[in-house]
Amino acid sequence: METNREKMLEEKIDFLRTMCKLKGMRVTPQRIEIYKQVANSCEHPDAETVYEAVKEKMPNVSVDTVYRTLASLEEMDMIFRVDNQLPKARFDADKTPHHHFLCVKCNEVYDIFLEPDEKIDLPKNAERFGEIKDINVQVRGICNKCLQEQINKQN
Amino acid sequence: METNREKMLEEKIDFLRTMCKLKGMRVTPQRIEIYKQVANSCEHPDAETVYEAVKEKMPNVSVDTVYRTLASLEEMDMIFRVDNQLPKARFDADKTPHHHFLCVKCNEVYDIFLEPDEKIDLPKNAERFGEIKDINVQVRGICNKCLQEQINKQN
DNA sequence: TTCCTTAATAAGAATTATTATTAATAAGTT
DNA sequence: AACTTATTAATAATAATTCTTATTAAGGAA
Repeated sequence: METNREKMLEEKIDFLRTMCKLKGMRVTPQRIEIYKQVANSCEHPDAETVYEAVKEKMPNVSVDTVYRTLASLEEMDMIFRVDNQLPKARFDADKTPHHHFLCVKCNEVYDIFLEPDEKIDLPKNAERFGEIKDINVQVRGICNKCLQEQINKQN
Repeated sequence: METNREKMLEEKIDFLRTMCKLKGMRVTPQRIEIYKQVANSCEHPDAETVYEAVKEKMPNVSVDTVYRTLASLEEMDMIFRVDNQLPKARFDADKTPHHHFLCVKCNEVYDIFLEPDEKIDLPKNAERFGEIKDINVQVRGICNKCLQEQINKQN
């Protein structure tokens, strides 16, 4: 079981290898492992979370390597940062277009995928400001989990 | 001249006074000055910028006061943080609904105001995740200023 | 007005998140 | 197998923010 997911992950890593070669970057086990952690998580992990996870497999990986590698993966468009209002950067390897629900209570980030027919249109004035790379809708609110906790507290 | 803008600022500060009283918070000169700086700027200043500006008028204001006050102003919905991908929080006092163009080169934040008739609709699935407070469209790209600089460099 | 309570402040230390420095290591090429 | 140099680990440094504590001053009560 989970073979499908594992296969997809392997494909992604193959793509990373290709991209690295293309850009003259070396394929190091650290780079692969760090990418794996982001690609295999749905939780938009921050650098420290990635570091802790990688350390399980590579006990003497350094924090710096994680930060540096996350930055290089971002530069090669393999991962990107999720906009948020916190001091911690959070990363996402899912390149399929989607948006985010940010919980203002627990800071959890949820993926919002669009329906097949759906399309969010740009603000008309957006183009005035320069060359657009991408558009991201951030929906902020209180997530169901936190709403439930609020209710529980009241009793 | 500028009387109109000054008048509007005074109105905003009156509203701040009212809100403070309502919430049992004291109206201190620091709080007013810090709010003034954010409310009177179009540049989505970060905490340090606010600190430097306030220091002009109140030379021994502390950094901590600025951070603490910005947080309390945010909590009372007088200002809010602009989502971004940088370690620095940036603040905005403009409560009229608008979106942001973030330059990936210079990190400048531009306001995108909607046309009178325009309306950005929520992703259909957004409501599944919880109670929505607000929606913000982040358009990322390279701003005109940076595009121009790129062109200049090529010559 | 003066006194009193306590929220808010200044100063500076402490934390947290991230980045830089440097010597050693190891990809990938020759 | 040797070589070049990007990448790494270790650790120091920096940047952004938050905490601690003693002091001050808002705003209500006397």
